[in-house]
Amino acid sequence: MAKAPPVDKRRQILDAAIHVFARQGFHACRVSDIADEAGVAYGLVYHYFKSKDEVLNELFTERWSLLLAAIEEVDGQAISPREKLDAVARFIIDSYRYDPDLMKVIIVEVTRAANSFGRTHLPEINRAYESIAKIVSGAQESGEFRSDIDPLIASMWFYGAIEQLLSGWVFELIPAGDGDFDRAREMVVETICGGLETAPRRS
Amino acid sequence: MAKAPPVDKRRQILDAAIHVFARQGFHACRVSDIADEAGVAYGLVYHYFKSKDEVLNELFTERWSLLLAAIEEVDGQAISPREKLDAVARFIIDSYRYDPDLMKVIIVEVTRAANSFGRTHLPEINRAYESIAKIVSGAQESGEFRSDIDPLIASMWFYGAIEQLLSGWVFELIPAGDGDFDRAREMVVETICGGLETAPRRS
Amino acid sequence: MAKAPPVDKRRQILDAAIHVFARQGFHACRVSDIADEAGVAYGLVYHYFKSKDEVLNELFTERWSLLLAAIEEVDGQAISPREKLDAVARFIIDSYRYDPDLMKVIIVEVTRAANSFGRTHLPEINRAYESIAKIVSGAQESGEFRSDIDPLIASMWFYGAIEQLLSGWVFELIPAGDGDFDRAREMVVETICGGLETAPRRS
Amino acid sequence: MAKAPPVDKRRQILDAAIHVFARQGFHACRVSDIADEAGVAYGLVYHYFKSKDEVLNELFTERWSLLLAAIEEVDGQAISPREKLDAVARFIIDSYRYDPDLMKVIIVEVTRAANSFGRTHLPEINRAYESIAKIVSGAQESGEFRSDIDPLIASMWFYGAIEQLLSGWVFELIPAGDGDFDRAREMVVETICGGLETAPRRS
DNA sequence: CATGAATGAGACTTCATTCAT
DNA sequence: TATGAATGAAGTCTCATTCAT
Repeated sequence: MAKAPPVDKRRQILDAAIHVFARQGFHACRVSDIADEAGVAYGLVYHYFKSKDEVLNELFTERWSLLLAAIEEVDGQAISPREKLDAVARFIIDSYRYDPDLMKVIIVEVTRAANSFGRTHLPEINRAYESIAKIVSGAQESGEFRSDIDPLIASMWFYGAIEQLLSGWVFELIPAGDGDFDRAREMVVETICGGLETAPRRS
Repeated sequence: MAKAPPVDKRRQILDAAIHVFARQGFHACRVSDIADEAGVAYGLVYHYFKSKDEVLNELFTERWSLLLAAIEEVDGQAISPREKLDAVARFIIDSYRYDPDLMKVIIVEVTRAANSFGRTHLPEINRAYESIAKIVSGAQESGEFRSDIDPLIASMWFYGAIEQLLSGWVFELIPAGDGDFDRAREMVVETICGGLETAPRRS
Repeated sequence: MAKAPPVDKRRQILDAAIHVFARQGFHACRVSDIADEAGVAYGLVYHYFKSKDEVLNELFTERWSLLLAAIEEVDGQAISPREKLDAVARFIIDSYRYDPDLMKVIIVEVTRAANSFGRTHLPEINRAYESIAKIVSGAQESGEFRSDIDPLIASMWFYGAIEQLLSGWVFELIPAGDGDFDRAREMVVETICGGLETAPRRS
Repeated sequence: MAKAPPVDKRRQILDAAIHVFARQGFHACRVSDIADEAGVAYGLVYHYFKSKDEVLNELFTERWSLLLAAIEEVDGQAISPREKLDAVARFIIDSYRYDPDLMKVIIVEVTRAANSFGRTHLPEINRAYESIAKIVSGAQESGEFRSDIDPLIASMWFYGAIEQLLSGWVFELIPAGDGDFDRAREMVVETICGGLETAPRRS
């Protein structure tokens, strides 16, 4: 007899949580909503996670560490600062395209939830700012970016601009058609780098 | 005997709410915390406001309408787009300098709380984006800003960059000394406008 | 119009708790059982008490402090050791006659619940032992009681014997008719003092 | 290869339960705590026992039947009542010396837990009282003990006094050094018998 | 206006027990 | 035998809101 298909209930719960958190918000949803969505018993959530909070923490950490790794990997490549920032923007935007609900949860419930999870994960969030700032300061040292702008603040604008884009898509304030993602990325990179680069780009 | 000085209890409650919301967050605080801070019985909160939500709504609306008015007033002035945006940034940043707790509450609990109050006040928030976008599209029509960038998106970046600054100050990620506010404002205007303006500014 | 009769809801809840704890036991009853018995809303229990535990603590402390005061008062009187112990026994047994449920709760749920509330209230429980021990050691110094028995241990036996009586009544292992209480008291005092006194009392 | 030494998992679980119950209390511990202490999966507890309750029942019955047998065996011997009671006290106290945790569990969780297991095992507990009472009434019939004290009540005091001693040791209210056990036994027998015997003991 | 006692729905969490492997 | 994933009933506690005074 064939073995029963292996189902990772833990994964099932995490995936269900993504959708429930995205739909109802972390505070407004009940643990039973997650269990129902996952098709498992109430208590199983607590078998795998210590609390409702931990489910969200796990979701955030899982994804955010990928982002951190991606930024650092990009910074290691031998490409121009503008290309680096473009790659970072692409990674974030692609994350959203690939799993909009997850990114919505991360942004809405963690990154922008400054009084709750945002505070908890401030160090990790900060690390992303700093990694991007490292790209900027590298570019300043090489003379490609102007030096009179604080790299950390520039980094926060850059990330903030992308987050703003994602928020716009999430709440359907701006169009999210097929070409819109690439166009938006080009725009944000163009505008921010345009403001940061030393030499005029347009004749 | 002289009458006791008239105290506006309603105002007292609103002011207390600002500090309590800023300190503990809207969800984490209780109505009685607000009343305690205001030095009144918590039943009185319900005399002046229909619900806890309404207290925050009032706080937001009160302040946000000032912002909307300010942006529109600025746009009516006969100054350059860059000066307009600078004035808008100045107004927001000054609001923070004048009452950091109130701005913290508005940003953290409303503007960025996309699943709760942010959704409720989306129209008003959106109106600010649109008013700023109007400045941008005006500049595009007059040829001062490049036309290949969507005004609404540019507006969201601009506002988002300022919000990011405020967040940075709120969470002490970036310095908030005396000169920092002005310098930051100049930087954000310089950078964003630098990316938006048509002609190279630096020889 | 006549004023509504003043009802002390806090007292009502405590009294209800006595009966519910006595009937079902502390662990086996729910807070809602107490509220139902008291005829008040669920939440009112938490208006007056921080937790279910605190209800029992209050019940215990309230009564136990009376016991402590009584023992100390008795020790101050100018009567024989035997009369002192008799008075202590009488106080405890009368407490049971006056409110058997309360004494049942105190004994079953606190005094003998060594792994939970007993441990919490160990200091107070101990203080009763020590106060009784003081009577014993006083009698030893005056030569009325033999000196080769540790006063604290003697005190624990004395109290233990009475507690055993109460347990017997609570669980209907021994008869609890009208004269039984006095007879039992006489017996316990007679037996314990008989074992403690120096001179043979019977010719 | 030699076979692994046969381990009686059932025994292992029982022994683990003794320590866990003693340390945390029956209610405060989880089945998994027992399993962890025993080094087995907690499903196995349910292989050997119908429920958590049954583990404690087993522990109690196992030991209590030894006590019952011992009392009855003692009563059959041709020795004085005082010697009989001394032997009973010795058996109980030795049980404590041999396995303090087990006796702690039996006393705290069963014998004194009047609203839970105490009620369940009331018949067996009672039987011990009655067996001791038989020693007392025998002594009354032979004229060695005074007849004006109810044998059952005397028995309860006797047992209660010893239980009180054990409680004192368990909670470190009284010293538990090497000689303390024997001295305490002598004291309790001396005192109780002193109170029960007909003839004055000291000239 | 002002108070705070009173209400009660609803959330999270625990954990004994079952059961498929 | 042995495992531990899976179940779900049940309980405590919170707190926004109402209301009598």
